[in-house]
Amino acid sequence: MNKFYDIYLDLKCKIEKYEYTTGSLLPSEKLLSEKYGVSRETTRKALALLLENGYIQKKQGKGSIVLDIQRFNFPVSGLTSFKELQQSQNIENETIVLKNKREKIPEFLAETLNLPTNTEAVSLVRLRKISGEVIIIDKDILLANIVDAVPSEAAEDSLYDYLEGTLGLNISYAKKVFVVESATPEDRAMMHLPEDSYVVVVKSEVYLEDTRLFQYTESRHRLDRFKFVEFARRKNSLI
Amino acid sequence: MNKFYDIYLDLKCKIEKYEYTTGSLLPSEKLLSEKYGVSRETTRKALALLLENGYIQKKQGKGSIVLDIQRFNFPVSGLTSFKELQQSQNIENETIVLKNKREKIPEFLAETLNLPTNTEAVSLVRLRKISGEVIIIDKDILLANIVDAVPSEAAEDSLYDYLEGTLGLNISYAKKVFVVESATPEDRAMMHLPEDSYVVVVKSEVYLEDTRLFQYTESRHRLDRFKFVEFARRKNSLI
DNA sequence: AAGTGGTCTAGACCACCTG
DNA sequence: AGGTGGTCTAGACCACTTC
Repeated sequence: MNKFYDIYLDLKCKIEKYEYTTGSLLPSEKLLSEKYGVSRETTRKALALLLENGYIQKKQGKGSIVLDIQRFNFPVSGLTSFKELQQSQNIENETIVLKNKREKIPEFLAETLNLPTNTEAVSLVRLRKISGEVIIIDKDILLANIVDAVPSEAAEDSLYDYLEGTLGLNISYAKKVFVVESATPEDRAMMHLPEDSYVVVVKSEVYLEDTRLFQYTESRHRLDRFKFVEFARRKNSLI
Repeated sequence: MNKFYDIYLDLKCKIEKYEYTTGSLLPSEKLLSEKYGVSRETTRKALALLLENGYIQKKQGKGSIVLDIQRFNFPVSGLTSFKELQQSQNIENETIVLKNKREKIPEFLAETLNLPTNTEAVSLVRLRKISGEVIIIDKDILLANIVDAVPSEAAEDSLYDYLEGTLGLNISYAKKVFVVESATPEDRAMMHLPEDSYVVVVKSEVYLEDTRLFQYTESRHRLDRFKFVEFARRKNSLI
């Protein structure tokens, strides 16, 4: 659809296939523009995407250096779902839906998100298994004014495919907080944890394109299986 | 220096001061361009920064919606240092340098980073105190071919100020991995942890603008004081 | 239909790096 | 000096939203 995006995909693909070798320079912006038959600004938009996603490093006066993909190949950043995450790693996994019902939002949520206490929502609890073991408990609360109900197949398969594909929601951004908390009796039972154990909890508030909050999620992870990888660029300290 | 950056700062400032109220629309790109006396593309670069940092949400055909800053005010993402982090939160803190000496890099590092086993580096160990309690142990390994030595004042104050300011290094990007590990005897002693306890470990490989690896860091955090906040945008699923 | 943001262009000038 | 990326422009056309 977009020229710059197609160029991005083409270059990304070639870098992944090592057609452009690690440490070498991409062709100059001028050359790329001629090759793809676009203006330089369009080429630059494609390069900006490569930069942002850790494929290249640009240097003024020199060029665009190709980075080692191996080293940054699984950024779990962004708003990646469990489904996408597992697919990208080819691991056998299973989801068990423990709860899927409509009810009022819990009080702590009404407070932290400044919502009326009688707000209705779809409340989901799902166990995430990898190789037969429960590693994550996902607790989702989807505001009912946006999501009326979730078919159980969607909850088992991919919630986001349903929300974005079937319902046509434009999920746009989120605030995530990572903390470590004491395991609840439920955590201990479901993940077979001993007394006095802890879980990593990733709490997310998820917003739509029109800035409406529509989902609150707690992803409760077994400590020993938790891993979060991020590619980060140094922000200008003035920002 | 850059027009688009100045415009970004101006708009950011006004949003933070609620001169543009939450939920309202910014002036159109056309209007902003006229107001600042720049082309529309320049205005759009400023807006792209606001978007990326969670200040606005754009909608085609509609405009740029101002988001609630309160809700996203402390993104600890990017490559933020302990110093910057504490300053931004006005917390009394102290750094104790336990070790600052030149030596060969440890073997596990030589393996994972594919470096010769006799690579020389400056090895730092620092305790980070907040309100008198040790909350973080920072272990830094700075490759000696880039950083010859670190003055102890720099280690106590801000390592990054020294590296970027005094040495003029251009720190550019990093790969970070968050995991939870069993506390070592050293962790337990320094942070007064019981037997069988855990710490959150943030492992970073930090690279310069010319793509040279120059630093490996392990930031070992007390579980109960660890918190990581992130503003994340949904990546196009095609990426 | 009018206004908004999204994409793209062709060209300009500047800052930086390398011979 | 010549090539590279960084910034900026003035204008064009398109897609989407709202009236």
